[in-house]
This record gives sequence, C-alpha cells and structure tokens, in this order.
Amino acid sequence: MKYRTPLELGLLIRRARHARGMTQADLARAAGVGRQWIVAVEAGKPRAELGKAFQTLAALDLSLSIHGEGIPEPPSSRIRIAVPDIEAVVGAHENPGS
Amino acid sequence: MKYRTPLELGLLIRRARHARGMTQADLARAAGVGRQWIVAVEAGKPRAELGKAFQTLAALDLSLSIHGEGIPEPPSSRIRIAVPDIEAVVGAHENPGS
DNA sequence: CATTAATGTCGCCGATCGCCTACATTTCAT
DNA sequence: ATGAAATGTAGGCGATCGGCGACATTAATG
Repeated sequence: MKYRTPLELGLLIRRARHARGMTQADLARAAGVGRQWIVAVEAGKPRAELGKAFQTLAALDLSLSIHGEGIPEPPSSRIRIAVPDIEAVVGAHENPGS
Repeated sequence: MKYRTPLELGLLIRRARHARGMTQADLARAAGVGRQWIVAVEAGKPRAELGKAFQTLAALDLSLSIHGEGIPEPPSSRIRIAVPDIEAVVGAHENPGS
C-alpha cells in the first residue's frame, strides 16, 4: 500500500494500534509522545513532527520503505550463482585426463 | 530499504534530488516549500512538518510504503483463476452425451 | 583565475507546535 | 441502564517552526 498524505498515515497508525490492542495512551507512552499528539496524528494533522512519526512507527514495529528513480534499492535476494568456466568444462571433456 | 530516522529520509531526498538534477531551489519550488526547509530536512531535522515531507516525496515522484502486523497489505498480484467444478468435469467425462 | 551557481547559515517574525490539566463525549462491557 | 475506560476537545504555556532577505562559503563552469 502507498501512503501519500498525513491522513492516510494517521489511519494506518490507528489500525495498527488497534491491531495490537493498544490504547492511545499506551501508544503515546511507548512512542514517547503526548497522548494528544497521537490524537492529532491519527486525525491526519499535517504539521506534526516528522521525528515523532518515526518514533511512533517504531513503537508499532512498522517498517517504512520508499521506492522510486534514483533510490538505492538493493536487488531483492541477491543470490550469487557460481558460473562455470565454459572453456574449462569443454576442455576437460575433450581432454579427460589432463 | 528501510528508513527509521529523519536523517535517513533526508539523505534519501538528497540522493533522489541529485538523481533528477534538481537544485534545492528547484525542489523547494516543486514541493511548495521554502528552500531552507529543504536544507533542514536534508540535514535530518526531526521537527520538520510531516505534510511537507509528503509533498516533497511527491515532488520527487517517490512512493512510500509501510509494512507490519495488522497492515492492510493487498496480496501481491491478486490474479483470479477460473476454478473448474471437478464434479461437473468428471460427470461430463463419465456421461459424454448428457 | 574569475564568475556564476549552489548550498549552508543568520536573525526577524507571526504562526503553530506539543505538553499539560481538565472536561466533554463516545465506546464498551456488565 | 450504569459505570468505567477510551477518545476528543479546550485553553494556557514556553518552545520551535518555516518563510523571508541577506550573506558567507563552497562547488562548478568557462
């Protein structure tokens, strides 16, 4: 899911909080913010502090990722495959006992 | 990539901005914020406004996603497969001309 | 090297923040 | 229905914001 506005973020936080059976006061304590900050942010307050938002996501154990042009996105599951040296293989086949 | 702090976000924004050959003033104009807000946020200011951060990501055409317990994550590529009615198929086979 | 652009920093200013306490309202279980 | 808990709201407060203009300091570019 993509999030574009403070309101969407707020709704998300609320859902996650409910999913964990936490009260606003609980979350506020866990995130180290005031209860009304939670109230405000869940309501989509656009001028809320960025830092506290991060703290809150962390308190909810949510992880944030960003995608787009020019973003260092490590290729998912970079598996290293051993590539055989074709020449060596062919050589060994043509010349079994070298 | 996961982002946990305002500073990480700031560095990301700077990279994306450079990748697009934009100046701070350009980005500020595109995002509808002051130039020093960009300066501050790229430096990781924790008390920056949440809303402007969203505007900035949008101006950079970056998309933000959040994962975790209790988050509505639509199953990737929900493809609907026509499931045949086994009984009907078997019946048709056993009873060709019904 | 000289010029220009880009970036970082400063102070001013009205506006807003977030915390607090207290109260109003809603939700929920009994 | 009744009480308790959860949530929303209000005012007061000091602190900070972010836009602005003006510079200082680095990069870039010729």
